Amino acid sequence: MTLSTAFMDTGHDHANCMESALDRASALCGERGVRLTPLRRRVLELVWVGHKPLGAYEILDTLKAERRGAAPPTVYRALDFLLQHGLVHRIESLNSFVGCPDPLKPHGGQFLICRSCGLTAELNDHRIDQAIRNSANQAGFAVGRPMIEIEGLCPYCRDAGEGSP
Amino acid sequence: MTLSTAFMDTGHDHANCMESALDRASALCGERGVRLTPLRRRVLELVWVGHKPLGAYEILDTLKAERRGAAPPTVYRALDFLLQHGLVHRIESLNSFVGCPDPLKPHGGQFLICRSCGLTAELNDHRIDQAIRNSANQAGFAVGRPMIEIEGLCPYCRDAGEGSP
DNA sequence: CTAAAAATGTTACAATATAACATTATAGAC
DNA sequence: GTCTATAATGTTATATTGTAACATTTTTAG
Repeated sequence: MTLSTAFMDTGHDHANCMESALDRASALCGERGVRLTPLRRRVLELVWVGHKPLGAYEILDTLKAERRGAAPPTVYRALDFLLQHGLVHRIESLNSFVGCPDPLKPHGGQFLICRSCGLTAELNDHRIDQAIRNSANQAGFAVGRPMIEIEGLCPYCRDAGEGSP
Repeated sequence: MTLSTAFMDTGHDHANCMESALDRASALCGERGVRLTPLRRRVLELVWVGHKPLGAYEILDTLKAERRGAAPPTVYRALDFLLQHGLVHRIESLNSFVGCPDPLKPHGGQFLICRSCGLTAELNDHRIDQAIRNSANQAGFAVGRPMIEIEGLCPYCRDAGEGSP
């Protein structure tokens, strides 16, 4: 089977991946007339350090080493801003945050989350969305924001036999 | 449009609904040789008081009035048991718990959650599940437990114009 | 330059969840 | 029935996650 681009190749150029995410964020904020301040940019950078969701207090630990007086509101306010502008997603099942590779169109997230290594990929499959809307409509429900978090094994851990050793 | 059975009719016989849920739970525990103790049964009952997710500390508040020395572990342990046996689901986006109407076959939940009144319905639409598995397979991901929580408006609140007054 | 607004700093605390160990209740062996 | 191992619950303390409220600083707009 051919892998889609959902999961990053293990050896992908992450420096470039991260830089382009920050550039997109910068452009988006410019267009919207909102400010990607150094703090917000730094928090976004930290979230993009890996393709793995990061907890607010993990981010805080790093910030504390860099800024005097970083405290929970410091990071939660930055995250609120980034969430509002679709630059990060919150992973509800992990109380964690992950960078959004495509912040332009607002969307509830479809996430594949590896239970072994934490690697997380964001899908945006219209067929899933459509299946959900069909089913919700049948129930008379007006869909707002669908959230999909699928726990399982990423291609690398699956092939390594993780999860059933 | 005809409503499916996903959302309870406003006037449904909830006493019966709840009683049958408890009976199913009792039978299931009997078959599995595990004990639905008075405490566990009571917690399940509380979760079934409505078709709305309930927080652990809301349950605890009620328990405290009934048992001397009820504490967080009291309710979390009961909930762990109920979760393990599929008798309740955890709603990740609300840090809350809701009774499962069909505990026999294990399944990740598909939930429609009303942002206005909290009413929650559990779907189990094979087409949604299939769409997810197709997409995940394409990404080389081994699906474990899919979790779907869809925020929106239930039929009653939607018709009442809630959410856009 | 100055006033208003936005962002951040700071302190305190709320809400959710778990660890660790003591005690009580239950089931099964005998 | 009694004893013992196991399961369940009680109890205390604490960890983790997230917010409220107000002070200060920075930025923008006039």
